[in-house]
This record gives sequence, structure tokens and C-alpha cells, in this order.
Amino acid sequence: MQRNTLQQIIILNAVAELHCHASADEVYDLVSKKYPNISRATVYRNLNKLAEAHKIIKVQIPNGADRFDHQCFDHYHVICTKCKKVFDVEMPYMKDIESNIKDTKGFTFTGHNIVFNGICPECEKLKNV
Amino acid sequence: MQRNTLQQIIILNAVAELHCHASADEVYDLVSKKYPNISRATVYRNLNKLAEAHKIIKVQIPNGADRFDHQCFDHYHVICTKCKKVFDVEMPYMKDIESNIKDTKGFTFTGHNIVFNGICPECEKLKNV
DNA sequence: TACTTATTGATATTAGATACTAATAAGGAT
DNA sequence: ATCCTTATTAGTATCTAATATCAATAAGTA
Repeated sequence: MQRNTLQQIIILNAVAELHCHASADEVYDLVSKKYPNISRATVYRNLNKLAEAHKIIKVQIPNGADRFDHQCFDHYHVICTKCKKVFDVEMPYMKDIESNIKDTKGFTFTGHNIVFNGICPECEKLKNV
Repeated sequence: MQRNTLQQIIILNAVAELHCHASADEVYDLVSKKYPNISRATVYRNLNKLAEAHKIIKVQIPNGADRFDHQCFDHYHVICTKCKKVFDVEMPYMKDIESNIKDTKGFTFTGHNIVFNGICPECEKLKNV
């Protein structure tokens, strides 16, 4: 049986508060201000639980910490290769992208993930300093 | 100055021999059969060096070890969510996919990465046993 | 052949995440 | 309201993938 815990509520609120695709550690840092005894493991556990329950989205970043996003619909992301921050990309979700695959070789496709690489305006500015 | 080492040649050959997107550890296992004293660090170092030199491709997998691919052109991948093996996807590379982005918000886009999720035929078969 | 220094082997360290376990507390039953 | 069951937590240990460190080695020029 699923139980509602104070920790879970606090963690969900923290993800909502941190707009910019927070990592588990960033969530932990924010949460532990209000709830100093919370365990890092609890944060990780609840983030995954919330993602499974589709209350948040888990964005898995190649070679980086998972990010957690409060925007709960399918969409793509861009990671700034300088500062490693993750942002949403405003682009239609390609539901039927799998139809472009020539030979599925017996695979059952269940989804896809696009992560763009780029330089965010902040880092672009710093380059010119 | 770049130096040609026996280790680098052996590692490049091993990646070619392991068709199926080997992880650094899988490369290490194969290589250490022929060259028992090779260091794991040397394998990691050379795989990255070969990828930088575009002699192999480094496929960064969300929540998984990097894979190294001997096929040296831009293409997409599918990861089997059961066995975690990575395969090439036969699908045209979308060079201008960034043009679908509505609002770049000042970002400079430099590339993209698509990883499909799926179940490979092997794992599909096992499901029915 | 000698010299310079890139590279190696071996190990330590790091980051991100999960596993483990006794203690706690959510929420149904009494 | 109180008891009971057990999901969840806090705290810590452990794991994996990868990189850092550094003395020893060897590639390739002089």
C-alpha cells in the first residue's frame, strides 16, 4: 500500500520550485534547508517514485546526473555543453518518429528521447568577455 | 606530440571486433585476453582519444555506461531496456531537425542525439518462455 | 645511442546512484 | 483513541563508471 509522506510532498514542491531541471542533489540542497534531517537517499527514492507516478519527468542526461522536471508532458530538452544546465525545447513531439525506421530488425520500439546540444545565452555572453 | 602505441591499435581493433556497441569494460575484457597487463585506465583513455580523433563513435547512454561504435558516421541508436545492449537504428539522420524548434531562446544549437527505447528480439523471445 | 616527454600501469579518488537495516510513522483495524 | 502491520525513512555502506595521480616505461626525434 502506498503511503503519503511529508517528505514526498516537500520533494515534489521543491522540484516545482526549481524550474530549471534540477538534479537530485540540487533538490536535496533545497529540501534540506526546510527539512534538515532529510536523507539524500530519501530524495533519490522519492524523485524516482514521483517520476514513476508521472507527477514529474525524469530526464536522463548522457554523462550527467538525472534531471527532474515539473512539466509533465512529453517534450525534448537541450543541454548547455558549457554549464550543463538543461532547458525545455519548444518543438512538436514526434509521436510517430519510429515510422522512419527502415528495418526494425524485430525490435519493439517503446519510446524515444532527444537531447539537443547547445550553448545557452548566458554562456554565449561569457565567451565574449 | 601524438604517439602511436601498441595499446591504441589493440583497442581500436577490439572495438571493431565487438560489433555490438561495446562498453569500455567489454573492450577491456577482450583486450586483456591478448594483452593481460593492460590497464583499465588505458582502455578508457584510448577509447576517448579514438573518439576525439573520429576513428570510433562514443555513444553516451542515459543512465548507462558509454558505448563505443566502430561505425563512424552520424546515426541513431536503440537501447534494449531489458538487456541494455545498444544497436544501430536504420533511419535517415535528420541534419536540420533544429529547424523545427519554435523559439531558440538565444541558444546556439550544435547537435542532437536520439536514443530509442525498445525490446530486442532476444529479450522478446525470452518473455514468452 | 641518448634524450625528451607522451603514455602506461596501478591505484586512489570522484560522482551519481542504489542497497541495507534498524527505527519511525502512515493509516487501517479494533 | 489505541494497537498493529508494514511502507518509508535516516544514516551509512556499497556499487559502477569514469577520471586523477604519479612513478615507471617507451615512442620517436635529435
